[in-house]
Amino acid sequence: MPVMQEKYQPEEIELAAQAHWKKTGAARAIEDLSKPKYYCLSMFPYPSGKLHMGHVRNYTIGDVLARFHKMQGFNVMQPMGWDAFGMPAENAAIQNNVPPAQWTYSNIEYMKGQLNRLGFAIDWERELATCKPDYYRWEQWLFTRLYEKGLIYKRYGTVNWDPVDQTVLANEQVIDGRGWRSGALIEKREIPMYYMKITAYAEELLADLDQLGGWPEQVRLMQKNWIGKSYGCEISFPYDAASIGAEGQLKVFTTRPDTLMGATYVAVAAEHPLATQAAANNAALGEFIEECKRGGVAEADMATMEKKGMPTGLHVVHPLNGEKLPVWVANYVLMGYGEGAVMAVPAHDERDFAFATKYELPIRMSIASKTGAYTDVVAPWQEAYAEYGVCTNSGKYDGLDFQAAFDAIAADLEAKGLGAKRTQFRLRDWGISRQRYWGCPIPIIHCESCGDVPVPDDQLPVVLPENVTVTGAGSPLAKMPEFYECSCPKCGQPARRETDTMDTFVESSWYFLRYCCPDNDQAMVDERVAYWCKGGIDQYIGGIEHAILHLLYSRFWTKLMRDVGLFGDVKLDEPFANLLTQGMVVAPTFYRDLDGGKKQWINPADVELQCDERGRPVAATLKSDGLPVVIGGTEKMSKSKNNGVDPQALIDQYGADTARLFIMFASPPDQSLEWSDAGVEGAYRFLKRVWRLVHEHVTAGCVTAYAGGELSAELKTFRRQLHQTIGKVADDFGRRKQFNTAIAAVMELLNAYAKLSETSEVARTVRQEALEAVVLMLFPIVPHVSEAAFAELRPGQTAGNQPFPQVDASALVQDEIELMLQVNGKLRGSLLVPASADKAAIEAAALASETVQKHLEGKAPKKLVVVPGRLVNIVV
RNA sequence: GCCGAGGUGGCGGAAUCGGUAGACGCAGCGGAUUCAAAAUCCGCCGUUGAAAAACGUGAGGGUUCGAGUCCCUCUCUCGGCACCA
Repeated sequence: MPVMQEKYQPEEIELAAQAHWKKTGAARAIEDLSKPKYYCLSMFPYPSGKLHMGHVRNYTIGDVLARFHKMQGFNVMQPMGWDAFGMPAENAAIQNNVPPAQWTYSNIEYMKGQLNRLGFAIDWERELATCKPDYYRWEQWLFTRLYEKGLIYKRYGTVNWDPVDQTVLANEQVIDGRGWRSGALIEKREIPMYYMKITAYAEELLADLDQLGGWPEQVRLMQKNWIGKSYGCEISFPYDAASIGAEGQLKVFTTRPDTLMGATYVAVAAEHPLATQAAANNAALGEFIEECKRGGVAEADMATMEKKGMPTGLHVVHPLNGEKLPVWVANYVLMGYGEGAVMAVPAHDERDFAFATKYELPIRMSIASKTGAYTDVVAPWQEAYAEYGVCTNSGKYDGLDFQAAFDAIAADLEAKGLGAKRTQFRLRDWGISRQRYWGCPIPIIHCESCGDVPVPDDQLPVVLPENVTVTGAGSPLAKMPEFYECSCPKCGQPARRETDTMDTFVESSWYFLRYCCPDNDQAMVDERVAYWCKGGIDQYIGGIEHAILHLLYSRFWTKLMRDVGLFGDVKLDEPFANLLTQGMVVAPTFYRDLDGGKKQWINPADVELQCDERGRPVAATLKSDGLPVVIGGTEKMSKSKNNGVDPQALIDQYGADTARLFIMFASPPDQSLEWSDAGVEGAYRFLKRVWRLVHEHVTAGCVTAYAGGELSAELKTFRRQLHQTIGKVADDFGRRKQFNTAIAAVMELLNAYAKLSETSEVARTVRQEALEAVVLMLFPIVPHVSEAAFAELRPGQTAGNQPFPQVDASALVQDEIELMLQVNGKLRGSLLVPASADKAAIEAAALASETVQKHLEGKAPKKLVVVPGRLVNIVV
């Protein structure tokens, strides 16, 4: 047997361990009904080029949980793949003239190498890339099924249009209302798009949140608010024939029908038919409508922009009191939301109040405060105005509270055929059409006589051509006759293939199911899903930024696949049983302003910071030219802001184990983490210390771990700490999923180990027991060094195949415990009592203690609080 | 603007159910070892104070024998807002 290396040499032992795992297929997952399964899923990466620290954090958490559960006897699957379609590939193509496919595949190859260098126990036989036809063909296949079921439909939707590049832009590509490449002012444009009817599942998506007990409460809450179920009324305002010149009704939805008698105007979106009609002979209004159509479509911009409006000169009739109400066009009313029109009650809605004040529209109080918070509605706005109260100035409804008024008004509206109660969702249908090249083609053929025809199964997949030139202007597929020219599957006449591709969220909505059976070329999923996904995927790990969209879409797709019958008899309503939302790894951003409002983002690694005396950055310069750069915000690491930190330098210098240990030790996983490599040395030092202590121990000769027998007080205390630590680490890994504290506990244990003075034979067996436990407890986090160290402690055995250390309950027994002594809640000392002492005995001992006597100053205590095992508080 | 989360020493963080605030680590300081250095080991390390003690968990208020933890108001930072992924 070769002698253990004295020096810790990470690269050598890591490459050896990785080669060994590869040879033995240690990470391969095979369906095995004899063991409980543990499907450990991390969000797959977009292959942007290199890993960044956010990836290292995400995948290390996954690997720790996967390896820990394997040691706990589970049959573990940890797959990995590539979210390979998306915009950055097109941007790279424009910049560097590389086809998106080639760029993507070479990124995948490089990043896969990085993942392997980090030693993750990934079953690569299940690897998938969403840009490959054998993956996306099934997405197309399901699309055609959903289309036939009416769950996908076509309608107009609003997009950001760049009039110079003649292309649709993502919200991210619109900066201050201008296109990021052209600098042109962006306009809203209505184009036909395919939508998935997620609203048809709103009720179930909301209700099933209750069964997601393994999800963070904050994520469930965000999803609940996003779905946004509200109860209200739809109300129709009949057209005033005199001003509009036609019969008709303007429909609105409101959650506050009780305030209806306070409505003083209605507002419609710029795209609303009434607005269009009024603008026909009103140039100023037409101009205003054009102004409303400028700018992007992002909700955040809509919500923060200045609220503007203009009267149309048209009127509608109040459905209950018959008053004529003016119709205004307002930039804050969106055509895509609800009815594209709202009723305005300035007295009891903050936004309407501001608008009415600005344009001197009447404000009519129709709700009286229940608490007397106000008696009249006057400027400035008070929050109490919007509270539920009692109807006033509302004729027959006066005196009714919210619910009574709601019911009465709804009943009256219904009797007149001008309204009804309705449940409304904030959730909107999911627009999945993208006018982009690098995505999954939408499997539809447009035929002049047959209309939109889904591509038949035997013609799937519709393969995306990979050799294209991307220019950034227009959609490349729409310029490729060899792609779009085809014949109608129904009538055989010449037809045109759809050239839009799907939103990349579609691919990421079901990849976790395909991991179970990536090799099946006959079906989207098969019975292996039943094995791995039974009861849900056991652990999903990914960034908190996906709390709403990705996680909601994935839940939705799982339900769609279920309802298409893809799971057979297996009940799978929710894909993810347990969710760990990782906090963002954030880093400062730096940029320089370029012409046309564009920004050049500079990587933090290329920047030199100047700090003030308190260490706060005040200025920054580019290392290469020494000239200043602007300090931006601290944001999540991303390709677009160029603030990602490549872990490669860290791995090269210290090895994978140090990188893994450091990022796990830096903070708890759900907390956001501002990146800094200060402290990496400490992680490295700790691993060297582990190595050295094992080396010292094994060079003195092998022994078997302690199995019983009399121990000195020192060893007894140490063993108690050892087994307390085992309990804590198992709890941290299994229940708490907090790794920094587990590492800290092992560090403390090792500090205690180093202080042990005894050298007897029994002391050596306790040391053996402790080192074995330390190495196995660390194994999930730093598998390479643990593997190597364990092979020295127990020659011929593999750490990865060991069970996790077990707590010896007898080692935890304690004769005496220390209680804190408080007087009036202030810590004054401590008290040693027998572990068996009852409350009365503790009280007596506390009162008798010198410290307490001193603070009592002869007075009798008013109250005694005894918290067993913790403290005694004496109130004087 | 709306929804969600967070703010604790010079820094990352700990305190798991309302019960010793600052575990563990980084940085710093002092010492041992060394011809010297690196590496390693030992000790100190919230603020004020000579000490006793007082103060101290973003700010202000409240509940409690006791609050970093619960409640209210404010403030700053981060994530999301439907075409970044």
